[in-house]
Amino acid sequence: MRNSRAEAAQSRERIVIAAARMFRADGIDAVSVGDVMKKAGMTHGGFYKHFASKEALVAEACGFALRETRSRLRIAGESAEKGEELKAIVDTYLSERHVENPAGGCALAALGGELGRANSEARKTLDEGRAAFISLIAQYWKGPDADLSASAFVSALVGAVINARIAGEDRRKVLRAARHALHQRIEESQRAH
Amino acid sequence: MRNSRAEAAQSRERIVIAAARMFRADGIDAVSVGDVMKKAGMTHGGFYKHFASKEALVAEACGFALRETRSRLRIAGESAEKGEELKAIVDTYLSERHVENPAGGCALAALGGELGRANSEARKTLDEGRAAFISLIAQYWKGPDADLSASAFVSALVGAVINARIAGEDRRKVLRAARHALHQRIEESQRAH
Amino acid sequence: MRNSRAEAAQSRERIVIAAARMFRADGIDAVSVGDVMKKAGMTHGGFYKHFASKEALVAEACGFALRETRSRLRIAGESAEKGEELKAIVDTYLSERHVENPAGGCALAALGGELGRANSEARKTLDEGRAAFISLIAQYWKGPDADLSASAFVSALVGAVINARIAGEDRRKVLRAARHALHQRIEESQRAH
Amino acid sequence: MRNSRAEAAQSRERIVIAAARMFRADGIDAVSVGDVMKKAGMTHGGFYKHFASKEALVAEACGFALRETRSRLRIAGESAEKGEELKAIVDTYLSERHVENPAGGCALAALGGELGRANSEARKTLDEGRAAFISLIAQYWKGPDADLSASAFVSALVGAVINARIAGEDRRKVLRAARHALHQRIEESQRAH
DNA sequence: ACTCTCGGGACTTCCCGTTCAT
DNA sequence: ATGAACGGGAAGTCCCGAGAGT
Repeated sequence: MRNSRAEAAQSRERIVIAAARMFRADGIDAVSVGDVMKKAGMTHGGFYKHFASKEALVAEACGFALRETRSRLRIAGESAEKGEELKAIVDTYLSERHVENPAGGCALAALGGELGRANSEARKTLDEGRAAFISLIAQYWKGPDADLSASAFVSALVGAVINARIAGEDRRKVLRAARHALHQRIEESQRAH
Repeated sequence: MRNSRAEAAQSRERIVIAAARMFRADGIDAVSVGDVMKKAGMTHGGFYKHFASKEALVAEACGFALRETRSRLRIAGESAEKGEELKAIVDTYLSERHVENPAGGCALAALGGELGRANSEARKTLDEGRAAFISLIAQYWKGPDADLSASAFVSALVGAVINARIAGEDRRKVLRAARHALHQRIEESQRAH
Repeated sequence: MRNSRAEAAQSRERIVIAAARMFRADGIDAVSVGDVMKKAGMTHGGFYKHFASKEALVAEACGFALRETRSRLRIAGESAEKGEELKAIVDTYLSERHVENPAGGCALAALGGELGRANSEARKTLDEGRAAFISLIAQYWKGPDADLSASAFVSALVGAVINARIAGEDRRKVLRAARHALHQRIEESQRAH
Repeated sequence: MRNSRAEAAQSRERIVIAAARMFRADGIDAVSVGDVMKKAGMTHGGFYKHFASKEALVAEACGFALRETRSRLRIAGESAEKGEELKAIVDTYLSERHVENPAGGCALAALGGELGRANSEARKTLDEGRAAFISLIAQYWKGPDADLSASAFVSALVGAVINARIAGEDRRKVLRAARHALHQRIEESQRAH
């Protein structure tokens, strides 16, 4: 029943992982501390030994989710052929798989709406993730104002996934449109330099 | 009798208006039926004479909010000088005012995240609003594939507002970047035709 | 989900009945408010609309249990042949069935130990039940000092059931011994008058 | 080394003594391992060096308590004048002192209710105490079926103390009634032989 | 032997959606 | 239309048994 220090650390990690998935899938308010703990294989009584509050967990889960997504996108970029990195990132982000599996997807798209409202710790975490996302894009961008362009790029990516999720059956059309527009922009910028 | 019916209709409208503002400002879960009714100048007991459930109100409030926003954007387009219509719409949508006042802003940006999850009536309403938003843009678009381009355009708009709200202090940078990118796209398309 | 006043009263009664059974079966500390509510077909959230605290429920459940048992014993007495009433009551109380089914049995035997400690409302309720139990016996008792004799009688009954439950396999012997002794006492008192 | 082992044994004994008093006074569930250890002059960390579990302590504490009570009753019997032994035991057991001081009293009366429910080690210990109690009585009993009579006798004793504790203010009446009845039984049995 | 930690679970408070009763 | 009621469910606090770590 009781655990050594190492096992407790594992418990904590299981909680964060479960939370990161569940919050993205169902929203923060719809997921209770008890739900998360159950998925992590515990009861909700011990939660407050690991986190000061639900809010603290939200922040940490967001951080985890953002790192996860960033790492996936970075790999997509690095695995692509030279000159195709950005397109690979776009295609990964704007995939049906991403739209249909928010649990493993980008926290900006899944939780940006609700976290943009309050000035919580989680909002700051999300904002850091956003900045890092922009950096990731900017490093592949040709031309001046890479950061500005990358910022607009990220906005377009996030907005497309959100709109695709709203679109229901038409989600493929939304994704295709966004992919097309972003590919064009990439090509133009590459042509220009 | 006729009077009371008219009054009831007015009550109903007040409820919808209050709900539309509050949901966009604080999110659906954070706003209770009682909160809405209080803001509408009633007590929460009578709510269910007007609506079958909170969900029904959510759907209706979304519809109202979307019509409101669309109308504002349409006016922005119509008031602009010839050839500047799209830019006017973009500048209206991507204004600080919009970002800082979700209560009167676009429901796609405010509620798209949470409503994209469940397949509710409200999600369908939001989707219709999205389609109408695209039409509004497409009607000003030059060139083929107006719908496709407009869809990507809307994604970029919505994503920028959401990201700006996440960004906190940096929201102006986010808006500027998006505005810049979209203006460029508009000009290119106009140049091409 | 919501209920009319009559249904709420039924809910309340279901709670009391479930509690009366569970407390007697497993003890007060071993049964949580949530357990009771689950057995009553509800969740534990609504409990405090019906009772001020768990303690209040304990008192009420005891009262219910005692009335139930008293009524059963009264019927046993009334159904017996003339002059056999007390023996019938004894045999009902000191049956294997009673020992093996504390959930439907006498609250004095099941909860007397733990409730005798604190001066709770439930203890007072139990005490009233004890007094009523004595009256029930006394009304059949021949001779002077009926109340005194009945009090000793009740002590012997309660003690026998408790001891039988402790005895495990030997419970039949304990019951037989107590039955024998009490039958003798009844006969002596009848002979004497 | 030898010293420390002796000290450990003393610690263990202090724990058992404290536990035996506290469990009888407040019930098993209401007394935590920490409470017991504090009363024994230690912190609760070392508990599990002495006992495998709280349950094991309960069993041992019951054994201790029962031996203690038995010894007291045996002395009461042995100190009495010839022919008065049983009455002396009865009067000792059915004293106000006993009723008001469960901490030093009979474990059957104090814990019989809660331990009669589960089939724990402690229940078996209690059962052995019960058998020994019966033997103690039987050895003074005149006439055939001494064991049977003694069993009923013990039931009456235990039941009277439990009822007296329930009775609150009326505890004296309960005790007097039981004493009276048992004295009569003793006299009858003595007259008969 | 002591201190600290972990996980379990209970109680209570609060609030929400929904409906009843007026 | 009001206000109270009912049932659901969450957050948080507290404490317990058990064990780890020093």
